[in-house]
Amino acid sequence: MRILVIEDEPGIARFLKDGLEEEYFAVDLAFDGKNGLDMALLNEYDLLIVDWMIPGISGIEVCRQVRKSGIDVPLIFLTAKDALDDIVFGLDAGASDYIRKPFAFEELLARIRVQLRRNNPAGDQLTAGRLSVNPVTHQVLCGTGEIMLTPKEFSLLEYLVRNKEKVCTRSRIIEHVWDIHFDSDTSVIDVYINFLRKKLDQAGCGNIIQTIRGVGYIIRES
Amino acid sequence: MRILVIEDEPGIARFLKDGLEEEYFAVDLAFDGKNGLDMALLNEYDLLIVDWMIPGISGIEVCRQVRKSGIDVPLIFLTAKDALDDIVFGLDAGASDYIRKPFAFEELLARIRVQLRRNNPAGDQLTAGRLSVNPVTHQVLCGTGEIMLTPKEFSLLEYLVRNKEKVCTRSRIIEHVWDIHFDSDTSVIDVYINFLRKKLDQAGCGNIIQTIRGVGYIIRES
DNA sequence: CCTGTTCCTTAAAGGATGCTCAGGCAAAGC
DNA sequence: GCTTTGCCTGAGCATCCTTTAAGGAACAGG
Repeated sequence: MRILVIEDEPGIARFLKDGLEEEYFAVDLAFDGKNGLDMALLNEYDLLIVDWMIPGISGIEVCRQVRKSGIDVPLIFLTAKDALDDIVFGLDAGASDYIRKPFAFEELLARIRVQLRRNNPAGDQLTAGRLSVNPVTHQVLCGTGEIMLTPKEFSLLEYLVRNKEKVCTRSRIIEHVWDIHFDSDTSVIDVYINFLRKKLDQAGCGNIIQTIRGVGYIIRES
Repeated sequence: MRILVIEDEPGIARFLKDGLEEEYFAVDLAFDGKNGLDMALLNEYDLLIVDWMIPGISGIEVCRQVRKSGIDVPLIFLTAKDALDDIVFGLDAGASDYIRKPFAFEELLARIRVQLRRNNPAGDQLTAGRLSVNPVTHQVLCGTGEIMLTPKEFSLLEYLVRNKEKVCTRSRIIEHVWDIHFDSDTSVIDVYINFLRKKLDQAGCGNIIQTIRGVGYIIRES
């Protein structure tokens, strides 16, 4: 899962990046509105976190531009305490949620999870067939048996399960899981798909990941 | 276990901090409502102790704001003798318990323990497999054999056992056990995990603490 | 049937992370 | 003051994770 944080205070930016990466998110930082907007339009994020008070283009303007471009990504904005007007304007401008500074990191995480499961009514627990993936505890179950995965393996599986029934192209996978934005001729994806298939097979969840030749991969329920 | 004390009288604040630290809690102090609220929202505490009469934002307001932010931390408030109204309003505002000044330190401790075991129906005794940890007497048993731990070792084990079956990230451990809030590249955690594992091994409780590479540690029942 | 492309599989190098040990420092107890 | 005890740091080492590279298999088009 890939998140863009637009925040000018280096301390908070760092804090967010470190904390989120510990939760296995791929995090990009932008330090002003112009850069942030460019990045949000150019790349495909799963979530935006935008500070309302940033130099250059304001947070609210970033939000409007993003929506105007038809991008329906969840957007959480950070606002100063008691800035009631901000909140109203913000939600009006198309933000999905807001959080007041200072905030508890746990609360932010909770709100992020709410947004990310917008298209996934089952709650935090992601499932696909017998497979069950928990992004909070980073546990993966096949039926009742636990499957041990490394961080990268987990990120990849999580992304595929979150987008189950949809084709995940190679370039999207490399962007969302590896946070690589330029074209590269690496074969990491193949290798990790192979790792995953092996471990899933061994646990009795074989043949869940299907190859779409020339495009990418897909996980289907059945 | 990490506690925030919001108390403006330096004498009482000092008294609380020293006494609680003697009991192996990690204690932060705030001397007015505004600071206290910020700290409570920004960090993740296991318990709040709030004086009702503090400069700036009142204790009751702190309580309300904390609850409004969706933080479900136990909150004990300190009130003057016979302030019956305070008590009613306080519990209404979301406080978990109260204690009248002046109070016996032992009583406060007892109430703290009640709150901390809220999510732990078995009472004070924390367990994980053959392991049993008593936060009151600071005794650790493996089966029937006692394990001698230093204060830091104990705090770490207590935190892990309290959160058994959950992944404890490095940053949460360093916050709750060491009370360090900024990122640091120390390896204290590794060292103390090592100490614990050695002692637990020797007592016959080996392999209880599992490493989650890149994230932290976890204690599991089995 | 041949050929080029795409994907799978494996092995091995390099890097990152965690473990272990020795030692210094500070506080507490004698 | 001296010893003991507990706390923390830093470096070397071991282990695991990640990535690259290369050969072979499967596939699609001519």
